[in-house]
Amino acid sequence: MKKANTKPRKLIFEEEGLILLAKRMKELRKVKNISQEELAHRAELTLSQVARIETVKINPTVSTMIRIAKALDVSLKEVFDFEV
Amino acid sequence: MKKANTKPRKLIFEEEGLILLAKRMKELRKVKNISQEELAHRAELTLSQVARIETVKINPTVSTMIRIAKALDVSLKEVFDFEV
DNA sequence: TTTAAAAATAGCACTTGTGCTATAATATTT
DNA sequence: AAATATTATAGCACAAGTGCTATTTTTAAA
Repeated sequence: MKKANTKPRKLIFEEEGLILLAKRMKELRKVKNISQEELAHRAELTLSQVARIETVKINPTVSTMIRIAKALDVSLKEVFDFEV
Repeated sequence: MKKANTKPRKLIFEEEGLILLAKRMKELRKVKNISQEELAHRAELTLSQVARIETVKINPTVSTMIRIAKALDVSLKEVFDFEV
């Protein structure tokens, strides 16, 4: 089916940084070839949370990103390796 | 005066990462030689917020850290340059 | 195309991050 | 030591992150 109506859902702040973070995360996840579900499981987060971060619906906490970095088996530096 | 009673204030999760982040932040701030107040002003955050992060009372959001990185004039990578 | 897997949304409850304002404690300077 | 600057706490209101559960939409596979 097609999208009934575009859900407005406001963007978080003006932060382009969160958009870049989402891209970086998807990128790393692809490289490691693991699904959002798998990542969520490894990071002990929920699937919705992972999806919300990758779709820039929320502004995640540092703890959450630390868990994700560990789950992706990369350093925090690598996760935040993008220019804002 | 001395400290009347030690306020219990629970630590955020188990995250050693937040402790390291606080250290890193203090470190960078010292190098740049700016006070918490100055940093708060530059990052458009409150002084209490900066203090709470450096004393590991809270688990900051990514947006907040992006603002701090910009205010410190360093890359996000540099802010998160520590091993968890 | 049909089926199955993966990703994106949604709503609710609850916790917690943040701003604001004020005060206390500590460190630095004179 | 006294004065000043810096850092650490506190409490309240409000916004927002997270878990949970379920559904819809999109993508990949057969």
